[in-house]
Amino acid sequence: MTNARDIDADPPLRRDAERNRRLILDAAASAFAERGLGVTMDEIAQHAGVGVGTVYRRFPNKEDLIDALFVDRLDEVTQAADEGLAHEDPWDGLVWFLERSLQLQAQNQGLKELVSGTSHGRERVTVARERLVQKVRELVDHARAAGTLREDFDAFDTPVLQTMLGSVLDFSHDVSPELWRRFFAIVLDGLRARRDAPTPLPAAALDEHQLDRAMAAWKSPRR
Amino acid sequence: MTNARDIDADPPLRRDAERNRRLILDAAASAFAERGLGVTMDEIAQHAGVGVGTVYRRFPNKEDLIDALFVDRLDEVTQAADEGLAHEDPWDGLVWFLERSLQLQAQNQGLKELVSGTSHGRERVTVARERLVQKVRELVDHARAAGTLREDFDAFDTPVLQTMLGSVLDFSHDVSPELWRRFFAIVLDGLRARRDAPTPLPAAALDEHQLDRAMAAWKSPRR
DNA sequence: GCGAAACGGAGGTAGGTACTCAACTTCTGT
DNA sequence: ACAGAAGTTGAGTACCTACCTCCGTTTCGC
Repeated sequence: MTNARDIDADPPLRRDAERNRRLILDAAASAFAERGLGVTMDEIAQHAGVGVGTVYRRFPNKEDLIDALFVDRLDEVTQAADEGLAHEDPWDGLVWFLERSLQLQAQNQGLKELVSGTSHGRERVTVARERLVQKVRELVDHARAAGTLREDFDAFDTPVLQTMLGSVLDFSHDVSPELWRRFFAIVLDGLRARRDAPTPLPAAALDEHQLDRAMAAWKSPRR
Repeated sequence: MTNARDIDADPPLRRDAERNRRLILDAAASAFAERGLGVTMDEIAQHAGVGVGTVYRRFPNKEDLIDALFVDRLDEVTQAADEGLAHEDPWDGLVWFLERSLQLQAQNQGLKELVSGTSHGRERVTVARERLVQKVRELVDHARAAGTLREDFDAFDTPVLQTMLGSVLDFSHDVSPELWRRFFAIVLDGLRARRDAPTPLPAAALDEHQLDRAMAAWKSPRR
């Protein structure tokens, strides 16, 4: 007799199909990471070395593919929040989280787009995002209660902060991938309740050539 | 005898044409200001109450229209830099400029897109932008030399700073148009060489509802 | 009242992308 | 060995968006 689980479970994939599924997942992961959620399904198929039709056989649409790929990535960010929450000093915990989160987003353009509100992704991604937001609020509230974070900073300011630093990621990614650390350090100095002298900046400023390149590549959003 | 100027000068427009030219300029100015350079020529024509053909009769293409409209706006920003340069205290001058520049960009979405590097606009706009960049460098160098601006801040960091704060403008414009002032204040605290306690934040944080709306509307750039 | 200038706006053109489908290929259990 | 189910393919479809053109019609100025 077959039980409920056997009925629900899809039959195993044929060997070639399983291999292609992996190729697609790998290609999609690296394409989304490098160039964001805007990559076309055709590009993903080409990278995977299969036809577009094959991609659509496995993943009915693009959102489903994103969903399958990014739940784990978002969980990594949530885990960073948990690690931050576990720190003894709440300020250190907040900084730990912000830095790790930004670093993950710097490594993964698609994750960045997902974290900062773009409506991409399906239910599982949305749920993961909400869990994250909750934890980040705790993190901020603790740091403020401890008195290291300036008092007038609000938990609802954090997504704006992330968007703001995320734009530095976009701006300079191709030209100086670590530049965000400079501005993160500046912002942190601005977030501390008290401070005597600035914390040294961790990355080099852009030079003229890099700046030109970044500005030329920068496209503003909106409709 | 007709001199060189008469030969170069276009014959005056017919009365109706002149009237429409103004209608188009006005409609384009407010559309670009409110919704950015992405507005379509058809929208502009409709706002002006004329046909698209009429717009194209006066302005051969969209770039020319942008050019005609934005040279003056960019000069306003440059003027703010000059005013900043005229301040007695170089730090106050820098803050004056940044605040005024951001404020102008907050009022004019199109200006914001033009200032932060998008390749829109033709030669006259490009020239105006370069003049501006030069002045901003002076401003930064003075403030650093005076010792109020942190030493490790570089003149080439300024466009990144503007992009960063510009993203706050994009993020919250529809929901809380003054929010940028909060983050501007935070960043300024991070830019000061020394400081005891945080400067009070000038705008309210977003509430949950506003944040949801902003996140939903936020689209990331890239291809 | 005539000719030149200006107008309007439907449609041409170009570019881009998610997704489909019918003909073909590969796998697997017997 | 082979049947037929499962899988593959990629040109094609459907759809969108936005700049710009064209030409029949209207308005202006002399």
